[in-house]
Amino acid sequence: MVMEQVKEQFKASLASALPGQDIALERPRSWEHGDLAFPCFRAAKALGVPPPKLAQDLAARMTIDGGELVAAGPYLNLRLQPEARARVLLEALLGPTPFGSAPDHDEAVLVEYSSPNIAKLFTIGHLRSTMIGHALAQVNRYLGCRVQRLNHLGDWGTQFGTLLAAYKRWAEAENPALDQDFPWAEEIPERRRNPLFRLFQLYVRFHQEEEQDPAMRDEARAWFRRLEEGDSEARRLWSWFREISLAEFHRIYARLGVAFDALDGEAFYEDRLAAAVAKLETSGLLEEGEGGARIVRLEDAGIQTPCIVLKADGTSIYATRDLAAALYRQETYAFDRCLYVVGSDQVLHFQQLFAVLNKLDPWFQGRMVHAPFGMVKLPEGKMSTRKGNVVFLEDVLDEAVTRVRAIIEEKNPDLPSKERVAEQLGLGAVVFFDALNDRVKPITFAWDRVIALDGDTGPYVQYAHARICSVLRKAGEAWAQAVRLAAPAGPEVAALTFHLATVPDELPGLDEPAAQSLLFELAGLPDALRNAQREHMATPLARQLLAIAKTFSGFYTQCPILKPDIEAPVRDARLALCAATARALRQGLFLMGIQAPEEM
RNA sequence: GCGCCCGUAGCUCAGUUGGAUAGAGCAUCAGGCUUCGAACCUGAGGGUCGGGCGUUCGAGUCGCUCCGGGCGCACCA
Repeated sequence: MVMEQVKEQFKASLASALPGQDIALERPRSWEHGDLAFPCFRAAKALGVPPPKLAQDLAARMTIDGGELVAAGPYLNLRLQPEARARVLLEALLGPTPFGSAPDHDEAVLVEYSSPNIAKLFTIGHLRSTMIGHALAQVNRYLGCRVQRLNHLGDWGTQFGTLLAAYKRWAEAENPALDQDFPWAEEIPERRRNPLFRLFQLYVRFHQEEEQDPAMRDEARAWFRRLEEGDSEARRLWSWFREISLAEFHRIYARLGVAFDALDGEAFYEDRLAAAVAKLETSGLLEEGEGGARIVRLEDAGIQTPCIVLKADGTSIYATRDLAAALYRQETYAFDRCLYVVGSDQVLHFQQLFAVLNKLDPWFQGRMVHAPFGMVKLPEGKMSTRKGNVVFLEDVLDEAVTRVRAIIEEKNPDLPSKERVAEQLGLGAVVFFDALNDRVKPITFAWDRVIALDGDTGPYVQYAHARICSVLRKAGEAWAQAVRLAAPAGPEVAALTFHLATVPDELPGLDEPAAQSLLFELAGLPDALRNAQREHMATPLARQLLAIAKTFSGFYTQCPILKPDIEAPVRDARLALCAATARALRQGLFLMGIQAPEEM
């Protein structure tokens, strides 16, 4: 990438001017300072001169092709000439190599995300793991990693005891096929009248009644035990409940454009549990805990609560399955990094899990990463599937789409394929909102914020993209083609393939501050991608896309492109900048799992 | 009680390995479409970055401490 070459040249030049000094460059806050900055504080201190003096000396002594070096107080800024800056960036953005991507470097990354529990409906909370994980998988791929997307389905565990017990109690006699509403069903919307919702109702009812009758808990436990011991009736029902759930999950994943390379849920590891436990036993890590459970003590790792590997009744627990899964993945994928995109309420669990693995095999040290995210709360308090006070994901998506539909009718009633665009914008709003803020911060759900359509939102970025497409269409087929895809895109690819576009030989008309600041924001995209990878969240990417879209809007209002008095070379240079911006926005949104329509 | 996370404008939040005058959006107020899409743009007001001490040439960012909030703390996931 050409911008990298400029950076390397600057770095090398500084290194020879300041032998032995650590050369750390940074990206200035504002484009007016320049493209790259060298803060002189540290080197100046080492050399015993005031930082501003050093900056001036360096500015006088060094030269960089196509740019000037300016001392601004304690900073030495590299500022490219406006035309050189435009050329460097436009060639990188319109060239064949995806902008800001990295060549394959053979690093194997596993991302475990979404991982819904069978027999539960997707709530707004599930969107977090699903879309953060999707974006992480996409960004890591874009940056050259070999990524495996893992969905650790919650298809095993005591909850199945609950489900089996509830089914036997209330459904088997009255509604064995779960094909009609239960007598106790309240008025529910048509599209929720499916078997999965009825399973969900059974689950909720069991937990409600269990509070009055604690003996029911033993009933559920007994059923899980039967399941784990291979009881044929328990197995048959389990498998059926799982199918019902998966059918619904796949429908939602298709809507969100999310896919996985493996759906090995907890049940998949069932026949590996014994081996995992045996391995712990041989390593001498297992001890007898209070009440007869088999545990691993972790005080020496700074964790006071031991990890329970087998419950007192001998059955497995989620830690057992996570241990078996980690060992399986070690063998199967030989990964460099394994990211768990799981809620922050499980930090202790992952600390324990990683600590046990490190004791078992130092190979795991540093490879296991929990990327926790803040839980979604309601204004009234915590969401609880068991208690039934939840916001369902599809209700949010549908409401967002409905709101978009109304705005389309108001502002652009002649738009072709309205329904498809409404879907893309509605989902864009919800998904972008989720990525906008720091992963670890809890979110208090508020309709107005989640499905907002103006301000710092997905549709704002999508609008900038659509406006550019509109200009390019008017500029002619060749330009319109420059932002269209030459190959189909889907959840299986990370880098979009655009039709060929060429940068004009001359680039006048990009000297205005509005154009230069847009170029500067575009130049920030590679850093944003690397930050997203390093911090395991899409937030830096979302923020940078917003900055690009915002700066583009300024450019658009201040720099006419197709007006009659605009000369051809100026027009073409500006069109090239438009095309470059549209590509950056479309690619960036795509990595986040958001589509960018050409019209809206 | 112990552990982890968080505290930045009225509200919701950004703030890159510690670096230039702490930035957005919403809300409020004042402007801008016979001209490339106004789902937009320009401007204004609004801050002792929870309090204090410390490390540093330099702290919203690192350390200690206090206050306030969230989550977790042995057989749920």
